[in-house]
Amino acid sequence: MTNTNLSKSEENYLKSIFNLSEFGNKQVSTNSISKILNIEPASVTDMIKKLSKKNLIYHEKYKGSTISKSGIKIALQIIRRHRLWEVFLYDKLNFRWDKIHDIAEELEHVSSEELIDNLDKFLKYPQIDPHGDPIPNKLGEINFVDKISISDLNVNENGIVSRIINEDEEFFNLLKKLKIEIGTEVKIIDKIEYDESIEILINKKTVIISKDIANNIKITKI
Amino acid sequence: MTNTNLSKSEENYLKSIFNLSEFGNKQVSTNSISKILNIEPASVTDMIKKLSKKNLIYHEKYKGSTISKSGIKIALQIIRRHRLWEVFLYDKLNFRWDKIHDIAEELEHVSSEELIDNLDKFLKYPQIDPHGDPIPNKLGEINFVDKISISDLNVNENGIVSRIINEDEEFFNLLKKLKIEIGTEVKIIDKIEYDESIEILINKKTVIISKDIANNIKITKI
DNA sequence: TATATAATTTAGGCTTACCTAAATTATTAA
DNA sequence: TTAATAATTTAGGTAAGCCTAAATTATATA
Repeated sequence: MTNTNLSKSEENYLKSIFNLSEFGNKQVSTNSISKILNIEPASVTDMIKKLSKKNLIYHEKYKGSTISKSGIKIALQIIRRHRLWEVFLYDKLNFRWDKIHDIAEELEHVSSEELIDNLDKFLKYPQIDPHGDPIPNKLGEINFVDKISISDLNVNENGIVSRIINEDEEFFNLLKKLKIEIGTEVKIIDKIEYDESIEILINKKTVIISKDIANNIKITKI
Repeated sequence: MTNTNLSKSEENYLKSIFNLSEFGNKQVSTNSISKILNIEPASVTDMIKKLSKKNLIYHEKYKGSTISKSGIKIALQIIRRHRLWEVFLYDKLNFRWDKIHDIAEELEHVSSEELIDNLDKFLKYPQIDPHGDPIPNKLGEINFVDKISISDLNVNENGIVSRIINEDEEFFNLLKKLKIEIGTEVKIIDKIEYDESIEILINKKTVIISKDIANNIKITKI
């Protein structure tokens, strides 16, 4: 049974557990859930029991939790809702890239399958959200994306910006200044050994970005 | 203080009290709220105390509740959200007229002023929702509409359908069959004394509708 | 390997928003 | 005007989802 009648809380836990599990492959610690959701570990344990009883996760006492098949299915639907709303907010309502997450966080819990399917159609079945993250389809199928950071490229190699991890306003402003967005082509000019910062070519201009910045920009190698 | 940080429940109570109050002019009984929200009177009393403490309503023990100025202000914002979402669902997502209410009921509680303002702009500042109900603007200003039913017209008078009260699927199907929608012109041909049903002319065709049907169709006299 | 520390769970409490049953007040009808 | 009835409130209870403090288990370090 893939019963979707979950509370907002249950949905948020499930989504976090899924995200922490690396597509269901890793056991997730109680503490990591606690940190992500900003909820005390003791409360997390309560919810873990609840989700276990519903067979959405499996729990081994004092060890950790694994998300189940049906848990993954539901998590992917919640992620689908979230990302479709993000596309709507960005493309149609002209929200700034760094503003859409929080609102989508609310909208994703409005659980009408028809609503999401119609929204999907209205948006012309987008494949990625404004951050470059892939959107699961109605069946939960999702295009996996490369997890290569700019820093994984070697000197003289090229890539296209495909995903931006950090969603903060400051990072948004930085990227704007650097004229980096999804689809931008970058070339590695030099890797600076001293602090692992990287010199890259964007739009015919050369800039040096820190290791941290580079790690927040995922690319597709070309 | 017009503090909008209300829970979903508080918002629903406030909206219902406002709707029952006839724009803040009437005292609202605990029982009527109970019936509209399908919540036991004792629970309604609890919430009345809560909303009173927040000065959103005034309550006289055993007498009833009156909505305050700030209560009205918030209620109008909730109604604004609801009706804008209805326009979106109907115009953009192609939902049927009788399907939009329940979904908008959920969406209306996503409380981001920026979201609603951007949605308003995206929809080109609509004045009415798909049922013909007026949409309050950002300031809570609202175009009052005539409360004239078809049955209030006299024989040979004309009107334009401006609002449809009943939102049920059956009523939707009936109107579709009769080819009545917002904007349709109607003329009263005859009023049948026996059961107060009414003979009307729509699109050059004559039909007889019951008193109940007539009361669910509001019109603007022309 | 033993012990200190970190992670996790248990126990007991709180608030919100509901409930039922009983008590109180208002209204209606005789 | 009073008694019956209806409306409302009070009292006490519940589940969800959180909390803190204390207990338990796992892990890391000496």
